[in-house]
Amino acid sequence: MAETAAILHADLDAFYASVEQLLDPSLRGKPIAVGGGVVLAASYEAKAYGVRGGMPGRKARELCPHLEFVGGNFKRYQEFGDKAIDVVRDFTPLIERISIDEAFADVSGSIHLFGTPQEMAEKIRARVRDEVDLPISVGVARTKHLAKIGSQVAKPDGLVVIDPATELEFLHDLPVELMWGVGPVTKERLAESGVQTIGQLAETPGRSLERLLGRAIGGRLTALAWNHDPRDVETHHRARSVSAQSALGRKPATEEVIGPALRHLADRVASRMRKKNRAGRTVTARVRFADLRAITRSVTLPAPVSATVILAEIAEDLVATALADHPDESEISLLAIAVSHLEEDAALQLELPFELDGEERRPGTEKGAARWVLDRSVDAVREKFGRELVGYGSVALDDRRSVPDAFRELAEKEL
DNA sequence: TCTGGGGTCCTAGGACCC
DNA sequence: TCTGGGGTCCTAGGACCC
Repeated sequence: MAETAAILHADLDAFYASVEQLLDPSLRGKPIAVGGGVVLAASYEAKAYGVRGGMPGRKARELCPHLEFVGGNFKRYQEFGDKAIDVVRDFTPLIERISIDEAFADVSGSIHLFGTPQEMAEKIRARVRDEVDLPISVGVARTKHLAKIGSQVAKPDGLVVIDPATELEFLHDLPVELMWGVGPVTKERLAESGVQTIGQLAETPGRSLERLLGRAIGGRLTALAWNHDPRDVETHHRARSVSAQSALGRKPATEEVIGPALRHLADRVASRMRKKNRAGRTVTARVRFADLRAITRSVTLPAPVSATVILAEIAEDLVATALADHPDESEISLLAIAVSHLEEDAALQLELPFELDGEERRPGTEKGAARWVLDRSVDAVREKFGRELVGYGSVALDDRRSVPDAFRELAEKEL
């Protein structure tokens, strides 16, 4: 019998909300939302009212007047997510963790040990239910893309196994927005061409799809619509960028607002890089204005950086450039710093001086080296005594919009 | 009545090189 | 006799994902 790949996609249901209902039995069966200003997760009881993740809290309350906002057990989310994924790991080491609550597994090589993919999926669901006490949905198919669609269709708390013999029949009846890579904009563009199902997309000539959506996306969607998904389960890949952002509400675009916020963001990004001995050559700053339009300014340096103060200074220059290009904007609502072009060895940054905006900076000089050494010693003290003890001025990001660091860490990817 | 935070990938235009 | 062609890198913006 021919070897057919068996990919499994496991996805915890309404994850943060389910953990809250697990921790507090009085919340079970009730519409709840994790978050505040914005809904991070909604229980199925809340989803029945139309409440969705990413929705403003105010709107969620309008849709569901009895909605209860809870949350804050961020450490527990990480713990339960890990426990559930570890159950999957018992069936194969070939695991690709997508996020805190979701993973792909290639179980092709585990069949002789644990039975058919369907039996493995059933065991996984039962064990997560028994041992972690959380609902998890699983999709099983020949490719990652189809397995993921399977788990979406299976929700809540279900299992969908897609037989390779009938996979296109299954796929082609489904709406295009279930495909990976089709969001609101692409969905709308397709709808304008009369394409609503994956089957209709499959029958659309590749050429017109590429004209409509661009070369890469058009080509990829055609392939996925025929279930040609070349992607393997990747057990570990390195991050290509590191970033941090902070929503500010509505603040005047002044040095008193911008300076401290950028130093705080630079500290988050740079200390994460140093922890993993990485540094990056491209620094990007993002400014969002009061009306939510956002712009970015970036610079690529001749040598990588990971020193907090240097990163902060570069970001301040970039934000100044961005604001100078928009002199009519007097209020900002978000600042962000990203570093990309990541390289392996942070010590590299000591080697070269470089210029920015005609003004020379010298990370390679004694001053640059001193900053790097200072950062390293701050890192070491924090390692020992905790992050709060040594701060680059712990910034008053006291806004209700600002989110606890413990939550931020849930979203961080391995560098 | 304006929505958090951390990521990936793609596109288009321009600079620069051969 | 107004102009070829390919490649790489950088910048800015945008769509999308969890």
